[in-house]
Amino acid sequence: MQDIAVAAGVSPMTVSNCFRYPDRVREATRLAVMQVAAELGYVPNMSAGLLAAGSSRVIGAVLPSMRNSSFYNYTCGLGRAAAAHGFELITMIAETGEEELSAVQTLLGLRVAGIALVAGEHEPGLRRLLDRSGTPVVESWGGEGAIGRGVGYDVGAASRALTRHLIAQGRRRIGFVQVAVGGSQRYAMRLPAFRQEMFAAGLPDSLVLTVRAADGFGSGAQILNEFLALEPRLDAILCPTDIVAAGAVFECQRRGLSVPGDIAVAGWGDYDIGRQLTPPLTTIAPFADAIGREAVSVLMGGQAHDDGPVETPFALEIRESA
Amino acid sequence: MQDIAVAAGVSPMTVSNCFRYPDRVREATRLAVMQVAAELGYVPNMSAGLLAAGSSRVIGAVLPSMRNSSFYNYTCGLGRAAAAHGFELITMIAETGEEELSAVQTLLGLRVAGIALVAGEHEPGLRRLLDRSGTPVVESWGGEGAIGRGVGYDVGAASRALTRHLIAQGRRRIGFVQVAVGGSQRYAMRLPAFRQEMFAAGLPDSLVLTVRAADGFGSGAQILNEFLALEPRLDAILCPTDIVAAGAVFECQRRGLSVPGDIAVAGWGDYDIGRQLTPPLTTIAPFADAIGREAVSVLMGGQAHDDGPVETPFALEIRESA
DNA sequence: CGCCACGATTGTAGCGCTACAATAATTTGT
DNA sequence: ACAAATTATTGTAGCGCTACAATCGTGGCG
Repeated sequence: MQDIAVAAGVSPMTVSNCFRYPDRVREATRLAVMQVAAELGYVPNMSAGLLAAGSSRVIGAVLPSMRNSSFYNYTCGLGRAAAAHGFELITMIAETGEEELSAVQTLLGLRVAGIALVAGEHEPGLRRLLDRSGTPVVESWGGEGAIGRGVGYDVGAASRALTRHLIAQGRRRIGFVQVAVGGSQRYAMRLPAFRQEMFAAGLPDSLVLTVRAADGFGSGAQILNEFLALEPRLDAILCPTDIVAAGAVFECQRRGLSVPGDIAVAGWGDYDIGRQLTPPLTTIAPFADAIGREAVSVLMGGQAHDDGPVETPFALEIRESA
Repeated sequence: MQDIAVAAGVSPMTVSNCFRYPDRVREATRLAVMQVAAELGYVPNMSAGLLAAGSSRVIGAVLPSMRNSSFYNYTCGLGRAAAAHGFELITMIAETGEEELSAVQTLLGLRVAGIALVAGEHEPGLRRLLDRSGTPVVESWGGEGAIGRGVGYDVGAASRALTRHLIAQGRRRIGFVQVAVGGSQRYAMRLPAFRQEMFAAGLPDSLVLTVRAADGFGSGAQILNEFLALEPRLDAILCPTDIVAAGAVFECQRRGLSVPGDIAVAGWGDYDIGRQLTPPLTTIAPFADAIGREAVSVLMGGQAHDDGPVETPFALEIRESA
């Protein structure tokens, strides 16, 4: 910075101001400084700046996986909203609770301005670490009891809407697929909501199977076969993700079963593949970009977690498969 | 840090050593310090550390997209290799050249120990910025003329192998799909390699179409229809990604065309969907995790870019579709 | 023409940590 | 048991930048 100051004939402080508070510097001076900086390939040392100022303009997001595209829209929402506030977004991939803890430690070490977590099974100690740090935190897809503030849509309502839709289509023997591990506490609401609607319609609500992984088409094939063994007259299944649903559709095709003729297949999450499949998947569209946007707005607002989770919208996307 | 030092009854320097060079501190002392640090929820301020030490233990990766899973293995390879060296990986998503430049600036501002780029169309000035900074850089999927050091597999050889395979299967009218924008300079080698093999076999090499996007199934459907209009006797197509290939397969099914009976469809990239499709896709498996690993090793090694790009292996994955 | 108000610019004093050399505490060898 | 060798620990002096208050310039107005 010193070099730039000398080369531009101003004080180091003016150079600093040019980068941090362009408004405080006269147009001509600023242009001259920026010109010199560009020529010398100068990039301000954020660490030093942060150390001096005590706050950075970076927010960090920890993502559980890149295995599928479900976090694409979320990340875009985060990124765009951050940019709108003049912040940069850095992301870290953490597939296990341990990795997540370590990622959060790195982010905390970087003294980012805020951290966006995704709901799931967190390491014990993560909450305390974050609370102690005083860094603003949101938990996307999180509900009550989220670390920091929760932001997400009403999974129970979505599950009810989807179940009601299947029932309205005349489906009677509906299989429900659960995911065994990970995922938000909030997703636990899917099953009770399903049961509630089935019960209300006087239908059997015990066709429930649990799948290990929600990504990878294999689960869908496996689940379909298990269901059919359990209840040959099965006429609909409700999958935890579009990926699993797609796997189930493929397996139906392999077995010569028509979708939705013989079996209705509903997905969850509005993945790209669900749109492109034949038939296109009926699914729940979570508007993940809205979650990202809201998450940033919570982080910026520095609101305490007093008002409960922020609700974002969702949509029941009715297509051909169910 | 001061607080920890006082609470643990040692000097601040010992606390620092506990975190940076655990070996330099006696086991008992270290444990005591860590205990106190954990209780107080202390996380070292990386910025300050970096400022003082001049080097961080974080490497940054800029990814062009999360739209599909093609960078999942790459990121895993990067992450694991970084962890093996005691480094953390942070990633930034940049979908345009501008965003990439800005991401690199942030990373440079963070003074990361190394930057991993993905080959593609870079903003002018990016190279100069990185050269000036002195930060180690690799360009994954990059070849000759990469920014920093290139790491990737031999795309030309892969294209030749795939083309030869199709020819050996008795295919004669093979359509080749190019991607219009983005992508590595290196991918430009796919077409000449295809032409070379077709020419050598005395086959027509002019069935070439260009597609705008390599992600999204829509492209595949569109391309298939265009090819069929151009050459009704088409018996094979060579797609730029498994996604496009999957789209083409779906379109074949819609049209009642058998794959591979009527038309062989080859993908590229060994995506999850290619494995799960009926029929499974013949494709090029790039071992992206190896690219990630090599990238980190180049970054750590601090090798100059004198020896040309680092070659990683690839495999011709022969499955049912072609 | 002098004085004031206001915006632009500039010193000063750290931010929290680590490299390095110096010092203290141990262990080892005889 | 004592010197020598080894290992543990500790001051000192910044790293590059920014908050803040103090200064400097410049035009407006009486």
